[in-house]
Amino acid sequence: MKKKATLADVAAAAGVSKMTASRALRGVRDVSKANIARVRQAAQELGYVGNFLAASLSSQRSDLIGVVVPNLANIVFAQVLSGISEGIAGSGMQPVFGVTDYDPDKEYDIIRNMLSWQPAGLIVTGLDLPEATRRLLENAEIPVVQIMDIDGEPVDACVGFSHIRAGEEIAQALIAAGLRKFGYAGCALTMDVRAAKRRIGFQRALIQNGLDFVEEVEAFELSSIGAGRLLTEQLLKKAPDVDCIYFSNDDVAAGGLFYCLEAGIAVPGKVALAGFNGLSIASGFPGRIATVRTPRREIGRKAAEIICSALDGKPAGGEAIELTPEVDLGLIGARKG
Amino acid sequence: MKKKATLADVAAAAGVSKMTASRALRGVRDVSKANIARVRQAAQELGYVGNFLAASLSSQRSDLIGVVVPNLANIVFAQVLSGISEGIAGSGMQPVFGVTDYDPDKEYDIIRNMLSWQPAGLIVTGLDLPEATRRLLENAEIPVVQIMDIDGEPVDACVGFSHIRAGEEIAQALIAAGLRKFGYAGCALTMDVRAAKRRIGFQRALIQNGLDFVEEVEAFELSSIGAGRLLTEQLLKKAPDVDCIYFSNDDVAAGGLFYCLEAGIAVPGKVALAGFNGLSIASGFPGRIATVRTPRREIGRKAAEIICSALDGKPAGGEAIELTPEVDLGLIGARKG
DNA sequence: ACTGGTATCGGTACCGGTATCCATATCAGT
DNA sequence: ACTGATATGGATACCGGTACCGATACCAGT
Repeated sequence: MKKKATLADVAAAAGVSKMTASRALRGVRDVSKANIARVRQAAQELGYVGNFLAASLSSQRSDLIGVVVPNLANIVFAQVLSGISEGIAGSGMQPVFGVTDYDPDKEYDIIRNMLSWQPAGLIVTGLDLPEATRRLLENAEIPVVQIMDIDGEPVDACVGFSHIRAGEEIAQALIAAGLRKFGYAGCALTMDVRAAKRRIGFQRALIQNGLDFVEEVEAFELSSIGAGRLLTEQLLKKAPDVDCIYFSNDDVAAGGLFYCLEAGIAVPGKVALAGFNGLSIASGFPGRIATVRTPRREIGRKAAEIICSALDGKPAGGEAIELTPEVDLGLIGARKG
Repeated sequence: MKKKATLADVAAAAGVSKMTASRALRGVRDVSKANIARVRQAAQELGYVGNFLAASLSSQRSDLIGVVVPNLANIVFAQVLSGISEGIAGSGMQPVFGVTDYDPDKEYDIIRNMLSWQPAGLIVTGLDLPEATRRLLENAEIPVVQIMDIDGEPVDACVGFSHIRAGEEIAQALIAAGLRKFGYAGCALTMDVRAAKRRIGFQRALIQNGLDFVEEVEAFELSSIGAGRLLTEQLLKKAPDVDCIYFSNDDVAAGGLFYCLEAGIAVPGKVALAGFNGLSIASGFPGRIATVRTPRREIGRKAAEIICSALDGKPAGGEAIELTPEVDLGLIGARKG
């Protein structure tokens, strides 16, 4: 029955004006101790909750930070989110998440939707946005940070690393370790632009060394352990003599490892596996999978910090922050040695 | 410079009143084709985005559904979220996520925060809420669905399954398969109430059969593969003769499996492993881990549907929907014969 | 007693939309 | 030509807060 209590109700109950009640609850200057206590108490008794909508509409600002990621099934993004939480801790900001499922249309809708909440800033995954989406962000007039990638032109600021270079570097390392016959197994490369960039970098390094992929297999579903198993089986059937398989990420690589373990194929003795991301699943068999460890939490934190500092007047102005991932060959180093 | 276009700007540009513009953009009755086109065009040209805050404040309703989960690192909740997305598809609702990290205080804050957005409904993980949090939900006067669990008293409606019974059932099945010497390995049981409930159910079934855990080990960190490895090593050191280990979930169990594989312990030949959730990581080695497959996506979908239908006038009124998880013994059935 | 300063409060005008109700135009039917 | 129904547009009053500025009270200093 009692429809939700409003600030006016609280004020009335405390015997003060709306304004005083508002100030008391927000802890803003110029309210006597006595009134603060009275208002607090009244709010408590009425179960007053406040109305974010009215507050931000009126004050023309909000403490929301919109975060757009492609996918939550991949733990990588969960970790980015956790980094973001860290980065905004204490700033009073509140993150709001949106998931695009790698669908550009959905991405456009979600970003538009988020903008309609008048967020203070936006964190968006990826640099390669459709034109319309890009315009949306450009017109938003709020700080925008694009994360995970730096191979491209950000709308505003960006934090991430070069996937092309990451692919190149692990390829160089694997070649230096003596591997020569490379296969590739990837999932959903048309959707996952960044995985595609890594593949390109990897292949570029191969070619510079007079090599190339001996064989490639691809699945169109999203990456998963199961897909990794199947792809690996396919690849080894087509090209049994590869001595290294590069996977689009660690999930797929883990599937490959599991397949090899059950099939009795020594890893990395007979065939070396390389993935991407340094996921904990790969740590289930320490060192078996070569990987590139990426600073995900760091990226989230940095992105959040950029937004927060941009809000403190400092105009971000197209910062591009490059973090460096770290190649980890695991047991491969010891393979031939 | 041009500060963001408002509806008034669009209306002016289209040569109509604010109301007509509002109606045209929302596709509500009684606007001529000609004006709809004019308004649409004007909105397009001005890059008008709309203001969710003002709209919901004015109309006294919102299309937000708040979703509170404890953790995103555990894929289970990502899948619940994806089920929720399915469930609200086409209803025009929009989910907003909050993560509590299993912290009751944070949970309270997040729920309070969400309520201040005047959401149309709330989906909250778990039945066991602190008193203050519970009151918050009771006073909210919006549909609330608690998910994942049904062992307890919901504030409003709930969708899930009985963790106690899930524990009992897999225990019964394992006993029936001939296992007798059980060990337990779990993570963060004080935080993860539902894992604790499963343990209780499991133990209850053991006792009913004149058995009990031979040995238990626990870690206080959140569940992970790494923790599973260590716990398993510890447990097998303390009690080398267990023939079955029950883990708090599949992540931990997978760690156990990996440990055994590397230590050359046959699974499930020498020791059987049982977890919970039917996670894809366990499917990396099909059948090796006994598990209870839970309908996570289903839970999310159902919860979303309850909220949506509650909003269509149908007062939900304390529905408690029990879904049944499914015991999967994997290779254990074949173990002894 | 008068002035000026400080600490507290309240009144009013919004923020950007939407609900509601009223006004006007158009047209068929008699 | 007049009536009433139907279709369409606009005016006004909010929704629940906050910014801004002015009002009041009280006290010290001269």
